[in-house]
Amino acid sequence: MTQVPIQPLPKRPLTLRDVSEASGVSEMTVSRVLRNRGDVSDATREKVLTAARELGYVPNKIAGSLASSRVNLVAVIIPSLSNMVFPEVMTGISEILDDTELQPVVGVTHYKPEREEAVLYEMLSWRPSGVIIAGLEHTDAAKAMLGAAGIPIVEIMDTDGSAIDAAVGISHRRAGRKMAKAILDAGYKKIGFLGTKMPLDHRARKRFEGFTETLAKAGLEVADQEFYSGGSALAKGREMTETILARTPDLDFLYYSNDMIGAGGLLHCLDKGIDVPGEVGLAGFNGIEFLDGLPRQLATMDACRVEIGREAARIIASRAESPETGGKELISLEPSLDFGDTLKRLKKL
Amino acid sequence: MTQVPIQPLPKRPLTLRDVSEASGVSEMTVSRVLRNRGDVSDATREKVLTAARELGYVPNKIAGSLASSRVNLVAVIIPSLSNMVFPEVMTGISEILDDTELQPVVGVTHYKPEREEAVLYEMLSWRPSGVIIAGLEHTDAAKAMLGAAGIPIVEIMDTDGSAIDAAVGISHRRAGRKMAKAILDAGYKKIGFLGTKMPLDHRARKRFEGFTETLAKAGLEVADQEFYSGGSALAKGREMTETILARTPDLDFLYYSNDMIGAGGLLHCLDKGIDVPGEVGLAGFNGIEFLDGLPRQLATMDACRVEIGREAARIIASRAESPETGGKELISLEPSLDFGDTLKRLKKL
DNA sequence: GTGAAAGCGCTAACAT
DNA sequence: ATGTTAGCGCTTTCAC
Repeated sequence: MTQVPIQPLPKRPLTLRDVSEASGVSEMTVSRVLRNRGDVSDATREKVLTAARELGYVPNKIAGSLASSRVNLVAVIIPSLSNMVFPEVMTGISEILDDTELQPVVGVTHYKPEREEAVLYEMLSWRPSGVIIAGLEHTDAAKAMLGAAGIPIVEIMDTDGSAIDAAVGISHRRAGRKMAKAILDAGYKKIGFLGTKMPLDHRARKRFEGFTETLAKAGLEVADQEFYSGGSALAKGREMTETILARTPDLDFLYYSNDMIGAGGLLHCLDKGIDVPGEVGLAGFNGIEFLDGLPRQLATMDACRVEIGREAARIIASRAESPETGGKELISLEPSLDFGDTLKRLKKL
Repeated sequence: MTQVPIQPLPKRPLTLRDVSEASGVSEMTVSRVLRNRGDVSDATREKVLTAARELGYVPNKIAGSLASSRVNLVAVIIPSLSNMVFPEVMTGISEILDDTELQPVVGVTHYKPEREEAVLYEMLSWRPSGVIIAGLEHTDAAKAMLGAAGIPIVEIMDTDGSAIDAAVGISHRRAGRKMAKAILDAGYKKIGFLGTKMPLDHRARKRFEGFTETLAKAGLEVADQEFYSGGSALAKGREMTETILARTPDLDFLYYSNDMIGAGGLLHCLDKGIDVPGEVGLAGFNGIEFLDGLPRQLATMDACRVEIGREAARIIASRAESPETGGKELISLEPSLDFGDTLKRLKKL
């Protein structure tokens, strides 16, 4: 039995005063009722609620926030929505914030530092209760804004570098090293790398650095590489795999910078009747759930996305409750390696 | 040469007054400079800009919006982010809004009417310049709020029903009919349907209704159906396909309510050596780009997602510029059928 | 070209 | 349990 407003299309937006007049209760008490604050008699409460519902009153948070200097918004700044990684981080964030007064507000940077700076400026101008922002690399101006904002800042996804305030993520260098070690342990020797042509994806870069570093310690280097940008990742993965194998036919392992192109590579190999993981081993990065269901399970490394979102939100929420609590948390999660069906488990001795 | 604030961690957030005092210019003029309004001498402008930069001042939009009663936010309310459909709609929206002062703010409902109502209420309380909301089905309270908000409202994705204000989308009933016609024209007779167990996904429901309606006109009905919820869509698509074909082995066509489960079905059929589209034809819905690269191209229907986002944003933007312009736009886009490799083209003649 | 005064719609802090 | 008074940090409006 939802009440429909009696006023059809009010020219002037309704204010507390309108509810006050309609109910014959002071603005202050109306405000109290609407926020469940302080003691209000049941009779008064009823009157107010009824009036508000009949008018179709929606409180004005702009005015409320200005008066109380409290804003229940958490700015979440991420590079992309189409990556599937970030929606998962959002899932973790929402999961935690849903139990609080706080609300996430998303801004997207498209991996561009200048966009990040602009989005951050815009969001900070709404005086949010906290900021969750992807990565540790920001322009000087962005760092300055974050440092001066006077609110909790959590940098997520990455822990290789120094945080402004708190940070939650994995070490992508370590993830790269770990994967390299698993590949070497399995006895692969001639390793190709396939990734995105994105100098500004610092996390992919760090994984690559960790990867080559461990290979170098074993006296190896990446035997060939191939990059792409844009387009359907699955299709690109196929193409790139075909290209790199044509150019360097004796590669025995292909390391992909994400699971989607890895899956494309896997499909290509299966098409061509290549023995995976015997003739060529494959691995990606991210553990994306919807790839379950492919003919084989791609070896991958879980980036702990949902958990990162949860932890970041927890930090913001707890600081919002007790401002002086906890300083400079730094949570580094351990990415787990999934061998799937495309990476041999043979120990090197 | 980005300037870094001189004050390291100000306890009290900076205000216009701080900039005013630091620059020796009145608050009013500082405000003018920061908003590029009115005539200000170059000398004054320089002074102000320098002071603002050195302090690291970020304007307070809460106060600004309250004073000007203008908010450059557009509320975008969608059921899910993990669907890949909605990120694409967002792409279209951002594309248009990037050229304006307007900023999208996303709220997610998880297909729950009560969440939609809550999210809408929350968003309206920020007095946005417009609302873009998925679907035509809302609770009475939500409809009342939308009707009374006094701002442009664009309902997107669906045109089967009546809009509150403006609407942009496709007719899902028509899409279902169109697909059914193509399947019948190709000569398939024993048709199975596979979809989500989601009574609240009205668009999937309408497609199904249109689909069965056209089958009925040809004296046919859906021979078997199978539903799922949760989990990896690709894997679920495989499972469901196996199940339905085991139960009803003589099905000659499988219509999936989305491309992801359709792709799973395709992979299953290829695995089992089923001749597609000879023995069994397959079709999905949505034309999701990243499925390019599968062994075969799944027949599908494009839901015009990016274009829907663009049109919706255009309506909001144009109304924001000239409030009294254009009433009740209703844009119905035509979904295009892609036969791919899994639906025969044979005309029944 | 610049400034002073008066709110925007709420809520904190006191009354009562 | 309810009402009154002052702002919150800006922008609008009107002076100069």
